[in-house]
Amino acid sequence: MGRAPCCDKNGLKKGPWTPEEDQKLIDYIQKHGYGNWRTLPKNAGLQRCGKSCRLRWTNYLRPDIKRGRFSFEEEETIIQLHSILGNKWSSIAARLPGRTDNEIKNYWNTHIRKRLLRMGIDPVTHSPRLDLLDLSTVLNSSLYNSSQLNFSRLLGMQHIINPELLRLATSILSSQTQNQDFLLQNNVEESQISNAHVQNQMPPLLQPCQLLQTPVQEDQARLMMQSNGENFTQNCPMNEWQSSGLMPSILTEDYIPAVTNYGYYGQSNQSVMDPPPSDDQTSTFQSNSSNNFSFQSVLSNISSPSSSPTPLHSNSTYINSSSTTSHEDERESYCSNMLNFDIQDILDVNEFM
DNA sequence: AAGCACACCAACCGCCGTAGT
DNA sequence: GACTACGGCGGTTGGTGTGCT
Repeated sequence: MGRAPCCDKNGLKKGPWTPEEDQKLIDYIQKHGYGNWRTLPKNAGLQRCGKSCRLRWTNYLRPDIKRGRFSFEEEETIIQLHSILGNKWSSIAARLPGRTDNEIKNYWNTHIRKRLLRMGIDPVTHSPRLDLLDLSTVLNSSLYNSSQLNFSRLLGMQHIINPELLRLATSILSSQTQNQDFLLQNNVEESQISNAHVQNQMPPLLQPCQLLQTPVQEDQARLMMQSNGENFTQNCPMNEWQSSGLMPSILTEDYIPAVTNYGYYGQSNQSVMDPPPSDDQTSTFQSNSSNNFSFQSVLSNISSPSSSPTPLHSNSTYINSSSTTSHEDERESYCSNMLNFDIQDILDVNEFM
């Protein structure tokens, strides 16, 4: 049974806030703090409902809000967290200091989601969109509709499916299941994460890539690298990367699999729920040179090189127009180039079949 | 210059969970 | 247990800005 909207009564004001209203709200909260949103507007002399006041404060007026465009690192964090948490915007926001759930939600819907779609990645599952393949009809039942792996079914199809494609499919299947397993675990332990976040500022977060770093995943990545090396180098703007100093480590000759690993995600050799290191590594970006590799990690390296420059925004100004566009294009360029070899390979294999 | 389409984002809406009675 | 009040969350909307034709 729903309740009547709180703004319906007494002709309370709706719509955009005026600077005067903002000031009233700020002044009141600075003096009395925020607590009872129901009575706050009346006490503050505002013709608004408490809900509207709370929203205005939490999404706009709060002093610790970081405004401006999202950095590479923030975007990467959002994508990785979304792959784990789904549309739990408040949970994601809790791990991005200074960002509100509303802001992240908007950014996801207007930027990231569209880009993932353009790249052929399902923004919900974070997997390559297998619906682009004929194979999808085979996989869908086990990928999305079954709680249990159906490897045998796949293996039974070896005679009709290209073995490499089959390998790729089972790899994705494997990572899907592991993500599901994690989600179950995460539901149980979500509150622990939140508590830790409150206590430690930086939460003992999980490394989503870690979840995918199975031998199968390594095989998958290696498979892609091997079978697409030629195509890959053709599609990638090597010169751009080299000249800009942003060339991902995977493209270097002496490639050592490296995962961009935010300190607060935890170390690769930790269990997923291990507490963060006690030193300040928890708040610094760092590379992990351990022998981990995953598809998402590759994307991470591409879209957000660990040596990426300082975010282009300041705290209080919003830089758009040309700078925004070039920044955006830059990101997409790296991502889509990386995806070129991947998706194209799938399509090529499919065509071959 | 005008009209249109699209992008962006602040704000709203409706539902849910929880605490209090 | 039923009901209510409240805070919070996620989805959606509508106003504004921007770019293109």
